[in-house]
Amino acid sequence: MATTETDQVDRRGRRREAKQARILAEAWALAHRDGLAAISLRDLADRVDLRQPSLYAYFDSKLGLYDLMFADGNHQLLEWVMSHPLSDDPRIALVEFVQELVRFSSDDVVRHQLLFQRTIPRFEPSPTSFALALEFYELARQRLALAGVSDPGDVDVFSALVNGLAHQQVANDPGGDRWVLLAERAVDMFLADVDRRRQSSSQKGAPQ
Amino acid sequence: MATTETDQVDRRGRRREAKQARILAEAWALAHRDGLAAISLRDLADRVDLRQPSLYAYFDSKLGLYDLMFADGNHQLLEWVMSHPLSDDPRIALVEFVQELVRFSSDDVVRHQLLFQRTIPRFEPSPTSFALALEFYELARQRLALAGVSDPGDVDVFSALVNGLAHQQVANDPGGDRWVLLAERAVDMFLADVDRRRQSSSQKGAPQ
DNA sequence: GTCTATATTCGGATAGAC
DNA sequence: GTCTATCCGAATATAGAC
Repeated sequence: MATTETDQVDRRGRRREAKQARILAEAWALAHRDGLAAISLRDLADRVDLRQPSLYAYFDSKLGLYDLMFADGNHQLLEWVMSHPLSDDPRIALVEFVQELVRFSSDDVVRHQLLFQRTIPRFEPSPTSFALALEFYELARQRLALAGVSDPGDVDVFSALVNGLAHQQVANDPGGDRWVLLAERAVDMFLADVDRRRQSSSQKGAPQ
Repeated sequence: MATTETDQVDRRGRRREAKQARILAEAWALAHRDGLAAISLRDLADRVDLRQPSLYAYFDSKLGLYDLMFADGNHQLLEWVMSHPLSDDPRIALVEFVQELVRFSSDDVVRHQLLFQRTIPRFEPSPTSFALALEFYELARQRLALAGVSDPGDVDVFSALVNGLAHQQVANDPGGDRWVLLAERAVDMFLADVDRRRQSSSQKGAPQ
């Protein structure tokens, strides 16, 4: 069978993708070692067996590298959440969702930093990368809806709660589970409050 | 009256302190403009009418500058909290405390970043500076105790909640008050949960 | 404490050949 | 896409005079 033109394209595309994956992996490794802001393109090139200028075939600038990492981190997040089974019990499902998120953050501090904290001076995700972040927010919205939560104020409180747990876990007990273990309690606290507010508001404005 | 030696020392000490205060103020201004990690000692020297090497009379290294800023930020935090009246009603006092903290963070994103997020690669506060941070945590502990909260787990949940509100405020509505307005609701949610847990645990283990 | 002068290193980015 | 060669700018930090 003769080699067609599309075969060629596929093969080259694969090689390129593989190289890009390697670049990303080593970029994360460097970020762990030196800090996210201190990644050097020279070090990165060394680790992937390229000369430093050759990296520019994969991104336009250093901020472009951060954009690739941002997209990669969001892919990891989506995959992480979707790789876990979804319990039938809405309460348990929400508890496990929160636990997954806190673990995800504590598993990789710099990834948490890039995805959820704005710490790199002039970096803003490109529309394509940001779409992945939105995809996650939509997924989270659906998970909350399954537990009967859809009020915007409720969603804001929930997001603060999860973010706070993740942040405390990352900042004060990196690699541990001190705040992971509080996830169930936090969710119960939250759901009880949602119920409580629903009841008191239905008392006031029920007949209408 | 003759000029004594201690007068001289005081005067020089004051001049030095004034200069240091100016350096700090301009360092914050630069952090706002360029990002915390991107402060340049050249720019800083320009702004305080010094040559760049002269800054080394005030700190040993760039990390030393961050340490000064860290201490300064914690001073601001303590002063901010203590400048507000403390309500007699423990619930209201706690609500206002949380509002103050969220406002403090949203008032200055980079200060929040330096104080509560570990974002500068090799920076760790010196013992002296860190003591100020501990002073704040002790103050927060006392405020919680006034509301009847002292269980370590409760404190952990509370810290996550406040940190989460502050972070969401800073990240998603900088300068606004979307999450500040949720402080009261969050505190009520939290206190209700503390009560609820206290009751259920006193049922189980009351006689002893 | 502040200066001038300078060392030194390192960074990202470009030009142009292959 | 990858290379060599190089540019240029920026950074922190030090030496030594005043």
